[in-house]
Amino acid sequence: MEKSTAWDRTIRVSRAAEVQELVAHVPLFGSIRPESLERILEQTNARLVEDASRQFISRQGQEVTDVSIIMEGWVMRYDLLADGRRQILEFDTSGDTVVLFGSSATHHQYFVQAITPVRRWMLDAKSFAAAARKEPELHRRLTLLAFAALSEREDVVTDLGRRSATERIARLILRLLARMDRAGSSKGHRYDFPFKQSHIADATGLTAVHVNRTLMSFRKSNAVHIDNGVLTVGDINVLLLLAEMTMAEFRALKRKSPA
Amino acid sequence: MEKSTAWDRTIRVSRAAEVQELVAHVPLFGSIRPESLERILEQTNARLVEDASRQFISRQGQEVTDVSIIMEGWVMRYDLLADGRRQILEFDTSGDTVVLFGSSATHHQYFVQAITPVRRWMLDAKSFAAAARKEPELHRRLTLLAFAALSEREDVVTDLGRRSATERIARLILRLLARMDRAGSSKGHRYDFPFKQSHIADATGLTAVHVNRTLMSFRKSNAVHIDNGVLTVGDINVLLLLAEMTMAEFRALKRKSPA
DNA sequence: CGTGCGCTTGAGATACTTCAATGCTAGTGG
DNA sequence: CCACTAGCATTGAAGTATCTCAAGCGCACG
Repeated sequence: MEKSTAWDRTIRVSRAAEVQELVAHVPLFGSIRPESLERILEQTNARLVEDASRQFISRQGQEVTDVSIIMEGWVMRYDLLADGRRQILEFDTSGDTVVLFGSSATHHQYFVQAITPVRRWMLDAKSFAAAARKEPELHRRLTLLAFAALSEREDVVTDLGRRSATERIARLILRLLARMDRAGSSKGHRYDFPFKQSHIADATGLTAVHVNRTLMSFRKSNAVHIDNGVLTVGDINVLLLLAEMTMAEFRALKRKSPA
Repeated sequence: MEKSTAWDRTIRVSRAAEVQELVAHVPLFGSIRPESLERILEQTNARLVEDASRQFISRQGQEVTDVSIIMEGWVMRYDLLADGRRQILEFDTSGDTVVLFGSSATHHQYFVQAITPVRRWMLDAKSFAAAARKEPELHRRLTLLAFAALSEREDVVTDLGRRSATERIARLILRLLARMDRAGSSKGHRYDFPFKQSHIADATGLTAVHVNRTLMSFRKSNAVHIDNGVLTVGDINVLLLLAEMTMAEFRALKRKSPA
């Protein structure tokens, strides 16, 4: 990892390589010609930044000044109520575009905070919006991403509205597994899992205590084991059963990317 | 209301008036030049249809063949689980575009069903997508709509994940009130409310019985009265209190349209 | 060598559900 | 025009999934 003093030089030297990485791993840029992307990065004053774990990337009420594209690490976006109740709306990692820009909102409605150390691109929001207006392919991608996010969020609405704690947690784990499989970040049925039980609780609308009990039962039934920040699916069929999900639905989940 | 045999003539005769109505009341078309809209209606083989109450507009698993724009009446979109649990994802009415097209999905993932008799435009999905690709202004509108829907759906996630039954129901009522105010369909704090308690239950993730008890308490505290398909807000401040919402937030809700 | 954070477990509380019965109203068939 | 039915709102009583409070434990970190 470069020191921040070295960034300027780094960016100039290896921009071609970085553009390639962006095209390959970032759905938002997946079908854009490298030349166009390079121009977009210029225009939006794109810069690589790093955040420590727990660092805030944006806060509720702040003005929207930039768009972030995660290259490494995990981030969460959440809503915080006056009395401290917290609802995590999504977890994002490599390739994901946070603070999905495009709504007419000029101010952040949610908190975005690093869960692990994070490396990300920051693009200027205003010029990004302008670029999306000029570049149809980018605009098309943005729309696709918005619809994909909408679809995933509706799945979550059903989970929280109509499913039991066991189903909710099992489905969250399977959604993340599908996400990691898709990105090639899982080995077998094992993937990095930097989340605390309180994260799972706040994403599923449960209590950390209840998440703990549920996870203990998952362990006993050999569905899922979480140790040392690594999640291992013991028996996927058991997990699918707990989630009330068929194998076909799980496979559809994997395909359901903004690809 | 015309008989179906008379439609063809009607459409040809009064297309100009209809285009004007669409531009005025449908956010999706709000900033499109009338000529363009007329062309889009031609290309997508736009036709006005009516559905009786309870009629299905689309079913889970069916192929997506068209896009609907509601002109009158109410529609609900919902997810139905294998064991009969139902989660209503949204209610739509005049001006709303259902089956928000644009995702890559070729098949419906949800049920859409009329709650009241409905009058709507049906546009061919494939040619609509093509039109959106050619017409930047339409595309831009579609994106805006997607982000607005995403934002509303995230509000619901927080409601279902972290709020009590009282708050959930109060907030649903306030969201609908804001929606009606925005469209000018409410007189004072009174609006048409064609929903059964079971609809509220399935939208808020509760039981019809519990919705009933909560609504009875709303009535006793003079927050809300529902009679004969009409909802009246008795004291909006009480309702806001029950919803844990400030007046400022409520006003923001009204502005939060894809305008 | 404390101190704090996260995990685990127990015991009791509660918000919401489930089951069940009653009444009201509108529609339907005779 | 009346009896019959079906859907919806309402209410009571009992059950339960999940929460709250509380305590102990292990590990990482300063």
